[in-house]
Amino acid sequence: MRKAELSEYDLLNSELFRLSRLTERVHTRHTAKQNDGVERAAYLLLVMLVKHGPRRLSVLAEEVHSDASTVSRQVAQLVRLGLVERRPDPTDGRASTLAATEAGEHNIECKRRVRNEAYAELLANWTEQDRRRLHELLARFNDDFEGYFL
Amino acid sequence: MRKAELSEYDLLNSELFRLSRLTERVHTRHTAKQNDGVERAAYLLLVMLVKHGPRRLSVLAEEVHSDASTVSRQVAQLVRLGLVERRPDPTDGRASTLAATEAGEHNIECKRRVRNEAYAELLANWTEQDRRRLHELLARFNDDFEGYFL
DNA sequence: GCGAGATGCTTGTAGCGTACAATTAGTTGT
DNA sequence: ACAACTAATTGTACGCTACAAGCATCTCGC
Repeated sequence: MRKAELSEYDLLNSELFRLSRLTERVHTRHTAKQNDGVERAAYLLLVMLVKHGPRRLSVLAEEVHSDASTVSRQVAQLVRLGLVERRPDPTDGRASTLAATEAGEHNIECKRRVRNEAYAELLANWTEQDRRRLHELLARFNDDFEGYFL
Repeated sequence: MRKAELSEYDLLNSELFRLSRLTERVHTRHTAKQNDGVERAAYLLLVMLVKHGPRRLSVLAEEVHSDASTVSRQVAQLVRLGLVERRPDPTDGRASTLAATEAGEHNIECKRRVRNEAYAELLANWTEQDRRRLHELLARFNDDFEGYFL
Protein backbone atom coordinates (compact mmCIF):
# COMPACT_ATOMS: atom_id res chain seq x y z
CA MET A 1 0.00 0.00 0.00
CA ARG A 2 1.63 3.14 -1.18
CA LYS A 3 1.12 5.76 1.40
CA ALA A 4 1.11 9.32 0.31
CA GLU A 5 3.44 11.48 2.26
CA LEU A 6 1.92 13.38 5.08
CA SER A 7 2.28 17.05 4.53
CA GLU A 8 2.51 19.64 7.23
CA TYR A 9 -1.12 20.44 6.55
CA ASP A 10 -2.14 16.94 7.43
CA LEU A 11 -0.38 17.25 10.71
CA LEU A 12 -2.01 20.54 11.47
CA ASN A 13 -5.37 19.19 10.50
CA SER A 14 -4.93 16.21 12.78
CA GLU A 15 -4.27 18.44 15.71
CA LEU A 16 -7.31 20.54 14.95
CA PHE A 17 -9.48 17.46 14.83
CA ARG A 18 -7.94 16.22 18.00
CA LEU A 19 -8.59 19.48 19.74
CA SER A 20 -12.27 19.31 18.82
CA ARG A 21 -12.67 15.86 20.22
CA LEU A 22 -10.80 16.68 23.39
CA THR A 23 -12.82 19.80 23.97
CA GLU A 24 -16.03 17.89 23.41
CA ARG A 25 -14.95 15.08 25.65
CA VAL A 26 -13.84 17.24 28.51
CA HIS A 27 -16.98 19.25 28.29
CA THR A 28 -19.36 16.31 28.55
CA ARG A 29 -17.38 14.83 31.40
CA HIS A 30 -17.15 18.05 33.25
CA THR A 31 -20.56 19.60 32.94
CA ALA A 32 -22.38 16.39 33.77
CA LYS A 33 -21.63 17.14 37.38
CA GLN A 34 -21.98 20.86 37.83
CA ASN A 35 -25.31 20.81 36.10
CA ASP A 36 -26.45 24.35 36.72
CA GLY A 37 -28.56 24.42 33.61
CA VAL A 38 -26.45 26.68 31.44
CA GLU A 39 -25.48 24.82 28.32
CA ARG A 40 -22.21 25.45 26.64
CA ALA A 41 -23.52 27.15 23.56
CA ALA A 42 -25.77 29.40 25.59
CA TYR A 43 -22.86 30.21 27.81
CA LEU A 44 -20.96 31.54 24.85
CA LEU A 45 -23.78 33.97 24.16
CA LEU A 46 -23.76 35.12 27.74
CA VAL A 47 -20.06 35.75 27.50
CA MET A 48 -20.58 37.86 24.42
CA LEU A 49 -23.19 39.94 26.16
CA VAL A 50 -21.04 40.56 29.19
CA LYS A 51 -17.94 41.22 27.18
CA HIS A 52 -19.30 43.40 24.42
CA GLY A 53 -22.49 44.78 25.92
CA PRO A 54 -26.20 44.48 25.17
CA ARG A 55 -27.18 43.77 21.61
CA ARG A 56 -29.88 42.31 19.44
CA LEU A 57 -30.37 38.67 18.80
CA SER A 58 -29.55 38.99 15.14
CA VAL A 59 -26.26 40.70 15.90
CA LEU A 60 -25.38 38.06 18.44
CA ALA A 61 -26.17 35.32 15.96
CA GLU A 62 -23.87 36.78 13.40
CA GLU A 63 -21.06 37.25 15.87
CA VAL A 64 -21.02 33.62 16.86
CA HIS A 65 -21.75 32.39 13.34
CA SER A 66 -24.93 30.62 14.29
CA ASP A 67 -28.37 30.71 12.81
CA ALA A 68 -30.84 33.11 14.41
CA SER A 69 -33.17 30.25 15.24
CA THR A 70 -30.46 28.49 17.19
CA VAL A 71 -29.61 31.61 19.11
CA SER A 72 -33.25 32.36 19.72
CA ARG A 73 -33.73 29.12 21.64
CA GLN A 74 -30.55 29.56 23.59
CA VAL A 75 -31.44 33.08 24.56
CA ALA A 76 -34.87 31.89 25.64
CA GLN A 77 -33.14 29.47 27.97
CA LEU A 78 -30.93 32.17 29.43
CA VAL A 79 -33.93 34.41 29.97
CA ARG A 80 -35.75 31.57 31.71
CA LEU A 81 -32.79 31.19 34.03
CA GLY A 82 -32.71 34.89 34.75
CA LEU A 83 -29.25 35.39 33.35
CA VAL A 84 -30.31 37.58 30.45
CA GLU A 85 -33.09 40.09 30.14
CA ARG A 86 -34.95 41.42 27.14
CA ARG A 87 -35.44 45.13 26.81
CA PRO A 88 -37.79 46.45 24.19
CA ASP A 89 -35.88 48.16 21.44
CA PRO A 90 -37.25 51.71 21.27
CA THR A 91 -36.44 52.00 17.58
CA ASP A 92 -37.91 48.70 16.43
CA GLY A 93 -40.91 46.93 17.90
CA ARG A 94 -39.91 43.56 16.46
CA ALA A 95 -36.57 43.42 18.14
CA SER A 96 -35.39 43.32 21.72
CA THR A 97 -32.09 44.32 23.17
CA LEU A 98 -30.57 41.49 25.09
CA ALA A 99 -28.53 42.25 28.17
CA ALA A 100 -26.86 40.13 30.81
CA THR A 101 -28.35 40.52 34.28
CA GLU A 102 -26.42 40.79 37.51
CA ALA A 103 -26.91 37.09 37.99
CA GLY A 104 -25.63 36.47 34.50
CA GLU A 105 -22.48 38.44 35.08
CA HIS A 106 -21.91 36.73 38.37
CA ASN A 107 -22.39 33.34 36.78
CA ILE A 108 -19.78 33.79 34.13
CA GLU A 109 -17.36 35.41 36.51
CA CYS A 110 -17.45 32.30 38.67
CA LYS A 111 -16.95 29.99 35.75
CA ARG A 112 -14.20 32.18 34.44
CA ARG A 113 -12.30 31.86 37.66
CA VAL A 114 -12.58 28.09 37.78
CA ARG A 115 -11.66 27.76 34.15
CA ASN A 116 -8.66 29.99 34.41
CA GLU A 117 -7.33 28.05 37.32
CA ALA A 118 -7.56 24.94 35.22
CA TYR A 119 -5.70 26.67 32.42
CA ALA A 120 -3.03 27.84 34.80
CA GLU A 121 -2.47 24.32 35.95
CA LEU A 122 -2.67 22.87 32.49
CA LEU A 123 -0.13 25.33 31.16
CA ALA A 124 2.06 25.41 34.21
CA ASN A 125 5.06 24.11 32.34
CA TRP A 126 4.71 26.54 29.49
CA THR A 127 6.75 29.65 29.20
CA GLU A 128 4.93 32.91 29.14
CA GLN A 129 6.20 33.37 25.63
CA ASP A 130 4.82 30.08 24.34
CA ARG A 131 1.43 30.72 25.84
CA ARG A 132 1.30 34.09 24.21
CA ARG A 133 2.53 32.66 20.94
CA LEU A 134 -0.15 30.02 20.90
CA HIS A 135 -2.78 32.63 21.45
CA GLU A 136 -1.41 34.86 18.71
CA LEU A 137 -1.11 32.14 16.15
CA LEU A 138 -4.52 30.78 16.95
CA ALA A 139 -6.08 34.22 16.69
CA ARG A 140 -4.42 34.73 13.37
CA PHE A 141 -5.51 31.37 12.15
CA ASN A 142 -9.08 32.12 13.14
CA ASP A 143 -8.96 35.45 11.40
CA ASP A 144 -7.74 33.90 8.20
CA PHE A 145 -10.15 31.03 8.52
CA GLU A 146 -13.02 33.43 8.95
CA GLY A 147 -11.94 35.52 6.03
CA TYR A 148 -11.40 32.56 3.78
CA PHE A 149 -14.69 30.79 4.17
CA LEU A 150 -17.21 33.40 5.23
CA MET B 1 -2.53 34.39 41.00
CA ARG B 2 -2.07 37.65 39.26
CA LYS B 3 -4.71 39.29 37.21
CA ALA B 4 -2.59 39.68 34.11
CA GLU B 5 -2.32 35.92 33.89
CA LEU B 6 -6.04 35.49 34.16
CA SER B 7 -6.84 37.68 31.24
CA GLU B 8 -4.24 35.89 29.18
CA TYR B 9 -6.16 32.67 29.67
CA ASP B 10 -9.39 34.38 28.80
CA LEU B 11 -7.96 35.40 25.49
CA LEU B 12 -6.75 31.92 24.73
CA ASN B 13 -10.07 30.47 25.73
CA SER B 14 -11.90 32.87 23.45
CA GLU B 15 -9.87 31.76 20.50
CA LEU B 16 -10.47 28.13 21.28
CA PHE B 17 -14.20 28.74 21.41
CA ARG B 18 -14.04 30.68 18.23
CA LEU B 19 -12.16 27.94 16.49
CA SER B 20 -14.84 25.44 17.44
CA ARG B 21 -17.59 27.54 16.03
CA LEU B 22 -15.72 28.32 12.84
CA THR B 23 -14.91 24.69 12.27
CA GLU B 24 -18.51 23.72 12.85
CA ARG B 25 -19.76 26.44 10.60
CA VAL B 26 -17.46 25.73 7.72
CA HIS B 27 -18.21 22.07 7.99
CA THR B 28 -21.96 22.44 7.71
CA ARG B 29 -21.64 24.87 4.86
CA HIS B 30 -19.17 22.79 3.00
CA THR B 31 -20.43 19.27 3.33
CA ALA B 32 -23.99 20.18 2.48
CA LYS B 33 -22.91 20.19 -1.15
CA GLN B 34 -20.51 17.30 -1.56
CA ASN B 35 -22.90 14.98 0.18
CA ASP B 36 -21.19 11.66 -0.46
CA GLY B 37 -22.59 10.12 2.66
CA VAL B 38 -19.48 10.10 4.81
CA GLU B 39 -20.13 12.06 7.92
CA ARG B 40 -17.42 14.00 9.59
CA ALA B 41 -17.07 11.86 12.67
CA ALA B 42 -17.04 8.68 10.63
CA TYR B 43 -14.46 10.21 8.38
CA LEU B 44 -12.17 10.66 11.34
CA LEU B 45 -12.38 6.95 12.03
CA LEU B 46 -11.55 6.15 8.46
CA VAL B 47 -8.52 8.38 8.70
CA MET B 48 -7.37 6.54 11.77
CA LEU B 49 -7.68 3.21 10.03
CA VAL B 50 -5.77 4.32 7.00
CA LYS B 51 -3.12 6.08 9.00
CA HIS B 52 -2.50 3.60 11.75
CA GLY B 53 -3.71 0.35 10.25
CA PRO B 54 -6.50 -2.11 11.01
CA ARG B 55 -7.70 -2.33 14.56
CA ARG B 56 -10.63 -3.24 16.71
CA LEU B 57 -13.57 -1.06 17.39
CA SER B 58 -12.75 -0.70 21.05
CA VAL B 59 -9.24 0.49 20.28
CA LEU B 60 -10.55 2.95 17.75
CA ALA B 61 -13.08 4.28 20.22
CA GLU B 62 -10.43 4.93 22.78
CA GLU B 63 -8.14 6.63 20.30
CA VAL B 64 -10.73 9.17 19.32
CA HIS B 65 -12.10 9.50 22.85
CA SER B 66 -15.59 8.45 21.90
CA ASP B 67 -17.94 5.92 23.39
CA ALA B 68 -17.90 2.47 21.80
CA SER B 69 -21.59 2.77 20.97
CA THR B 70 -20.97 5.94 19.03
CA VAL B 71 -18.14 4.40 17.10
CA SER B 72 -20.12 1.25 16.49
CA ARG B 73 -22.78 3.15 14.57
CA GLN B 74 -20.25 5.14 12.62
CA VAL B 75 -18.34 2.05 11.64
CA ALA B 76 -21.58 0.41 10.57
CA GLN B 77 -22.12 3.34 8.24
CA LEU B 78 -18.65 3.04 6.78
CA VAL B 79 -19.13 -0.67 6.23
CA ARG B 80 -22.45 -0.01 4.51
CA LEU B 81 -20.66 2.39 2.18
CA GLY B 82 -17.96 -0.14 1.44
CA LEU B 83 -15.17 2.01 2.84
CA VAL B 84 -14.35 -0.27 5.73
CA GLU B 85 -14.51 -4.04 6.05
CA ARG B 86 -14.82 -6.28 9.05
CA ARG B 87 -12.50 -9.22 9.36
CA PRO B 88 -13.19 -11.81 11.96
CA ASP B 89 -10.64 -11.65 14.70
CA PRO B 90 -9.03 -15.09 14.87
CA THR B 91 -8.25 -14.72 18.53
CA ASP B 92 -11.62 -13.50 19.71
CA GLY B 93 -14.98 -14.38 18.26
CA ARG B 94 -16.71 -11.35 19.74
CA ALA B 95 -14.47 -8.84 18.04
CA SER B 96 -13.74 -7.91 14.47
CA THR B 97 -10.72 -6.25 13.02
CA LEU B 98 -11.71 -3.18 11.09
CA ALA B 99 -9.76 -2.24 8.02
CA ALA B 100 -10.13 0.43 5.37
CA THR B 101 -10.88 -0.91 1.92
CA GLU B 102 -9.35 0.31 -1.32
CA ALA B 103 -12.36 2.52 -1.80
CA GLY B 104 -11.90 3.86 1.70
CA GLU B 105 -8.30 4.76 1.11
CA HIS B 106 -9.15 6.37 -2.16
CA ASN B 107 -11.93 8.36 -0.56
CA ILE B 108 -9.78 9.94 2.08
CA GLU B 109 -6.92 10.52 -0.31
CA CYS B 110 -9.23 12.64 -2.46
CA LYS B 111 -10.52 14.60 0.47
CA ARG B 112 -7.04 15.02 1.77
CA ARG B 113 -5.94 16.60 -1.45
CA VAL B 114 -8.82 19.04 -1.57
CA ARG B 115 -8.39 19.93 2.04
CA ASN B 116 -4.69 20.50 1.77
CA GLU B 117 -5.19 22.83 -1.13
CA ALA B 118 -7.56 24.83 0.99
CA TYR B 119 -5.03 24.95 3.78
CA ALA B 120 -2.33 26.03 1.39
CA GLU B 121 -4.47 28.91 0.23
CA LEU B 122 -5.64 29.77 3.70
CA LEU B 123 -2.10 29.88 5.02
CA ALA B 124 -0.53 31.40 1.96
CA ASN B 125 0.64 34.46 3.83
CA TRP B 126 2.15 32.53 6.66
CA THR B 127 5.80 31.83 6.95
CA GLU B 128 6.86 28.23 7.01
CA GLN B 129 8.08 28.84 10.52
CA ASP B 130 4.78 30.14 11.81
CA ARG B 131 2.87 27.25 10.32
CA ARG B 132 5.20 24.82 11.96
CA ARG B 133 5.04 26.69 15.21
CA LEU B 134 1.27 26.62 15.28
CA HIS B 135 1.30 22.91 14.74
CA GLU B 136 3.85 22.35 17.45
CA LEU B 137 2.13 24.46 20.03
CA LEU B 138 -1.22 22.96 19.24
CA ALA B 139 0.14 19.44 19.50
CA ARG B 140 1.70 20.28 22.80
CA PHE B 141 -1.48 21.85 24.04
CA ASN B 142 -3.44 18.76 23.06
CA ASP B 143 -0.96 16.53 24.80
CA ASP B 144 -1.21 18.50 27.99
CA PHE B 145 -4.95 18.76 27.68
CA GLU B 146 -5.25 15.04 27.26
CA GLY B 147 -2.96 14.37 30.16
CA TYR B 148 -4.71 16.82 32.43
CA PHE B 149 -8.28 15.68 32.03
CA LEU B 150 -8.15 12.06 30.98
C1' DG C 1 -15.14 -28.98 31.95
C1' DC C 2 -18.19 -25.84 33.81
C1' DG C 3 -20.25 -21.98 35.65
C1' DA C 4 -19.56 -17.01 37.13
C1' DG C 5 -17.99 -12.94 35.88
C1' DA C 6 -15.55 -10.11 32.55
C1' DT C 7 -15.28 -8.26 27.87
C1' DG C 8 -16.52 -6.70 22.93
C1' DC C 9 -19.95 -5.09 20.49
C1' DT C 10 -24.73 -3.57 19.24
C1' DT C 11 -29.27 -1.51 20.11
C1' DG C 12 -32.51 1.47 22.65
C1' DT C 13 -33.10 5.86 24.27
C1' DA C 14 -32.32 10.57 25.21
C1' DG C 15 -30.15 15.11 25.00
C1' DC C 16 -27.65 19.04 22.93
C1' DG C 17 -26.45 21.86 18.95
C1' DT C 18 -27.32 23.01 14.63
C1' DA C 19 -29.74 24.56 10.18
C1' DC C 20 -33.50 25.40 7.03
C1' DA C 21 -38.40 26.41 6.28
C1' DA C 22 -42.58 28.41 7.57
C1' DT C 23 -44.87 31.74 10.52
C1' DT C 24 -45.92 35.95 13.04
C1' DA C 25 -45.37 40.61 13.99
C1' DG C 26 -43.60 44.98 12.97
C1' DT C 27 -41.22 48.37 9.68
C1' DT C 28 -40.22 50.96 5.48
C1' DG C 29 -40.51 52.86 0.87
C1' DT C 30 -43.16 54.62 -2.72
C1' DA D 1 -52.05 52.12 2.09
C1' DC D 2 -50.02 48.42 0.56
C1' DA D 3 -46.25 45.59 -0.96
C1' DA D 4 -41.79 44.26 0.17
C1' DC D 5 -38.73 43.67 3.63
C1' DT D 6 -36.91 42.38 8.24
C1' DA D 7 -36.61 40.49 13.36
C1' DA D 8 -37.66 36.93 15.88
C1' DT D 9 -39.93 32.54 16.93
C1' DT D 10 -41.61 27.88 16.10
C1' DG D 11 -41.73 23.39 13.48
C1' DT D 12 -38.95 19.91 11.90
C1' DA D 13 -35.07 17.13 10.99
C1' DC D 14 -30.49 15.51 11.45
C1' DG D 15 -25.66 14.66 13.31
C1' DC D 16 -22.94 13.50 17.30
C1' DT D 17 -22.76 12.08 21.61
C1' DA D 18 -23.31 9.21 26.01
C1' DC D 19 -25.33 5.95 29.14
C1' DA D 20 -27.87 1.71 29.96
C1' DA D 21 -29.41 -2.69 28.65
C1' DG D 22 -28.73 -6.73 26.10
C1' DC D 23 -26.36 -10.42 23.54
C1' DA D 24 -22.51 -13.18 22.32
C1' DT D 25 -18.22 -14.80 23.54
C1' DC D 26 -14.16 -15.43 26.27
C1' DT D 27 -11.40 -16.45 30.69
C1' DC D 28 -10.42 -18.07 34.94
C1' DG D 29 -10.85 -20.60 39.19
C1' DC D 30 -12.29 -24.56 40.74
